[in-house]
Amino acid sequence: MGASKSTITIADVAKAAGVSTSAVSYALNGKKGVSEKTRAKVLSVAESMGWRPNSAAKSLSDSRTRSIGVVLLMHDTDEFASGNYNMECLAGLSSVLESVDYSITLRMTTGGASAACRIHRDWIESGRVDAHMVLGVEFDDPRLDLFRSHPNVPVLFLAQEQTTRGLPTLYSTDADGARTVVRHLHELGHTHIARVAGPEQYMHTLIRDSATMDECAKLGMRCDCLHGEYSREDGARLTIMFLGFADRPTAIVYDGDSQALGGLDAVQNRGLAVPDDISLISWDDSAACRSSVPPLTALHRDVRSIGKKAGRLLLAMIDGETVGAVPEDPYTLEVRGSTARPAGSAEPVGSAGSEDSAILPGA
Amino acid sequence: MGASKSTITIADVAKAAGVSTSAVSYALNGKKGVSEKTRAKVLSVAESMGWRPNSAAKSLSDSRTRSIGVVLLMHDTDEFASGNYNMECLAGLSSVLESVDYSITLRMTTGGASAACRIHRDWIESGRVDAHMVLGVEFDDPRLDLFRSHPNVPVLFLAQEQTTRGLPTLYSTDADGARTVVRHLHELGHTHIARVAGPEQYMHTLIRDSATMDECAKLGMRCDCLHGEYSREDGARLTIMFLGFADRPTAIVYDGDSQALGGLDAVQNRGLAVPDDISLISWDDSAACRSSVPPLTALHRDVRSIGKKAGRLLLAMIDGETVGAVPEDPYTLEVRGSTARPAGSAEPVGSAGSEDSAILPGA
DNA sequence: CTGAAAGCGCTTACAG
DNA sequence: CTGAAAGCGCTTACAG
Repeated sequence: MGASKSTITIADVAKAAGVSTSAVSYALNGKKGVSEKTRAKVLSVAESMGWRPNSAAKSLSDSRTRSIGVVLLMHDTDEFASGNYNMECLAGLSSVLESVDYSITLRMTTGGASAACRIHRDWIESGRVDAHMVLGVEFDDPRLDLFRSHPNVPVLFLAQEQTTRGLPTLYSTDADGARTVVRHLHELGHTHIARVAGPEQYMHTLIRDSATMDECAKLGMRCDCLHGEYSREDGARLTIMFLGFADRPTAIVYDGDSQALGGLDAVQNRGLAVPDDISLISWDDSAACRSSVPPLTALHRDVRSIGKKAGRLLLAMIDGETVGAVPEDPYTLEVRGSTARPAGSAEPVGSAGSEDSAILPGA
Repeated sequence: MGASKSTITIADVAKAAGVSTSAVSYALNGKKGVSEKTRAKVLSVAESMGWRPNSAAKSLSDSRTRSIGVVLLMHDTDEFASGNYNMECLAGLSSVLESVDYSITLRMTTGGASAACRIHRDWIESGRVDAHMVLGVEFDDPRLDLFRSHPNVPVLFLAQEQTTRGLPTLYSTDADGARTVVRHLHELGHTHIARVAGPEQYMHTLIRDSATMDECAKLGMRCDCLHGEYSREDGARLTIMFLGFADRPTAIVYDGDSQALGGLDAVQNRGLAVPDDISLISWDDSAACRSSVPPLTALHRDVRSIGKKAGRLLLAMIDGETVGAVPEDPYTLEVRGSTARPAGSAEPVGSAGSEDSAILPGA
């Protein structure tokens, strides 16, 4: 027979153990105030009765829900791009929360930032969660104002620090990533590269744009840049435009793996060889980048570990610590078979070769 | 100045409105027991004070957490396959819960079914959630026993009914799907087909296997079957084996889109044309199936709507209704450019052509 | 229709 | 060290 009768409370345990409920509470929570003998007695009785703390009661009395709230924005367009990112990020977060018995309170919406904002506001006002994590921040996002006006509510943004100024933020090091890519191509001897960028409505697109331009300028390189959606189609389309230039770039950098895969197809369908005729690099790494022919050199970041870091920061904030702007772990460049010296070039400038799959630290 | 001072309670509202807390409670919850005048007064006062119900207190007193628990199994192998499925499913679930102010309590684990089982048990014992949703059930899954021994706990399995016998289950109609595929090929005139199946450790693989065999037998068709992982590599590898057969099948059905894409590559790399030399069908539809050349005929199901249906069933169970085994919406066959009459065959048997992208109801 | 009161299950000062 | 008691914020019989 199981313990499925009715819920057993601390009072039941107290009665069975012949002590007061406060003694039971102290014993169960490992607090001082009970003798070791009593504590042992209580623990064994509670154990044998199958007692388990009622989460609602606990939340009410210590005003901790043991959950952190996250609302995901669903764009019905992208089938995996952000889906995978969110999934991995949640997995990392969950793994950290697990150890302290916290859960994720999840909500998904197709209503964009304003719908998400409404949910967060609701959670704040009802004390539904102990902390909030917000992703997918947009320009003029109402969630920024919401949390600015509730400075005591623990929240962590996963966004560019430029957009969340002043709010606790775990930011990606996109500028450093862009420079890493440019330097890699520079060391291989490229002097004219192109960038197939993501939509201009994202802050990170702008940041990558300007860091790329800046680094190229420093190194005396030319860089052309076109923007498009994160799709194979746009990757191919923009690649074809670049290939049509009278003065053709010798390397193309893509902001997303779908774009890069589309670009690879386009290049090869035109009878050009990668990396002999042209080098390709993908921002965002994925299994598809690894299994393409040739495998794509890609800027890689461990999204799950980002989720973990976010979890640690959130727990710290719940414990009263103050968090400012914290950088994610740097990107790493996974050098694979899609980058090489430009055709007809002299020896590479630096010492980096493209023979082996090596890992360069970002930044 | 906001309402961020200290939390305002029902007692504050009662005092401000000059009534008792019970009157406030009745008024706020739309229950009878207060005059319309009092109700209006209370509502406006509560509104102006910015009162919001405290979720923990509410949970404690009516023993409803307003959340349903789901724990996701993370296999660090598959990057998107199940990731997308889970994401879409959660999105559907979330959209249904939203309207009744329920949230998802989420946990992710890499510890497999047993780790998931521990979490569910914990939730049951602590009253952490009002209902449970379980996915990714395995053979001899401990979660089956857990919920069998807690018949009063609302739970819904998303699994094959064969494995959850007796437990509330939303099951996929894989057998019907398999038959739909076979009939489509039969109508086109195929008499010898092959099946690149998923791993034999999944119940749905076995179900698809046997339904395929059965339907083929009925229609006098021959079917060869090989099993492999859900990967492009295995899709290509098994396809090549089939192509090497002295008596080559004229159509191949893949259990997953990755396999199908890998198979498509393999076929084309060998100089064969799809669908002229061989027809290909993918179980599981995706953007990649739509953008391949030619686009793949695929068995499609709307995962988000599955999530919605699951949500509705779960809410019904929370309200005391009994749920048994319920079928998902049937698969639909999206006929695209990868299926056609076998080379050198006469007119198709049935009336189905492969010219246009039509939708056939599954089953 | 309305108010006073007990209860949900746990925590935490406060006196012995 | 230990017990009796109040409190967390809300709901719901129970008497007026």
